Amino acid sequence: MRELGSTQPTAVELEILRILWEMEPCPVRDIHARLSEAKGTNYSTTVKMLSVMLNKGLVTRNEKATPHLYRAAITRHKAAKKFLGELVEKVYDGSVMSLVLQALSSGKVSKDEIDEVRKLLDEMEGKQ
Amino acid sequence: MRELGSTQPTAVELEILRILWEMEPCPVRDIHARLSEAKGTNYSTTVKMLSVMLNKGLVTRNEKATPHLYRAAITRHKAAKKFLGELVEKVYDGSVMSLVLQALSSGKVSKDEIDEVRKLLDEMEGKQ
DNA sequence: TTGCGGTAGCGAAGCCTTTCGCTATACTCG
DNA sequence: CGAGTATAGCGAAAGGCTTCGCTACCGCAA
Repeated sequence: MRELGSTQPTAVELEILRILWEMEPCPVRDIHARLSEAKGTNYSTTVKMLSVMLNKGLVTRNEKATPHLYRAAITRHKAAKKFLGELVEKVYDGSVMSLVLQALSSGKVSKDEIDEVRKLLDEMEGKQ
Repeated sequence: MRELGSTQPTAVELEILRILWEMEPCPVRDIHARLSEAKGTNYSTTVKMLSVMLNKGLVTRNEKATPHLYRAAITRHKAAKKFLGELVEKVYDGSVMSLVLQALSSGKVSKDEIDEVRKLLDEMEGKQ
């Protein structure tokens, strides 16, 4: 088994992680039910993907007690942070602000959400 | 040649696009100089990648006049927007705000930049 | 116990990305 | 021109991700 985090989850792997974040711990059966809904792939494929992900350290399970129940090895929060960092690095040349400005200007954002961001900005300024 | 944008650029493709965004139009030679600096790959590899990308519609060139000069087929801005949209969709479940909040709270951001975001927020509110 | 439906796993095939060896073309300088 | 160097291109190999067929296992009912 490789080091956790040595590789980024691929597209399908991310889909599986998202399912786990929502329903873990979770038997293959349930993961497959959700996955095949969107992709129509075979049950064997889901099993294999989980075995690959287990090998990569992307998911875990209790080998002794419940080897059929899978969990995500990283939290949604951590994964998000990692993806975000990579995006900033690779596309925005390390500028978090460029990303934030583009995200804000391109998205539909409610007044409440705008206020929430203001509050966060105030807090950040206070700490400086 | 496939439709532009039918596929996301892969890792190496993105590296090449970044080089082009900085120096286009650009002969293979120069692209390779930059690419091999970071990766140490063969000249043939760079040529092939460009031919693949040309085929995918990720880069362009003037076939008649200057077939040796390559350009990116999408602007940095558009590519960024696409990546961002995908990240929001896949990892933040479509919530732009979740992403913005996480980006702000995880990055080093200067006071000027904070003010810049405030200004943008004000503008957005004005339009609603 | 035996047969059966539901579950898990392995190895190999298929596809896409990335790499490079070999060939072809163009360019320069004696 | 003609040899040698720089540049471009193609096809095939290598490697990784995704898919599935076939096999193995487990628990339950006849």
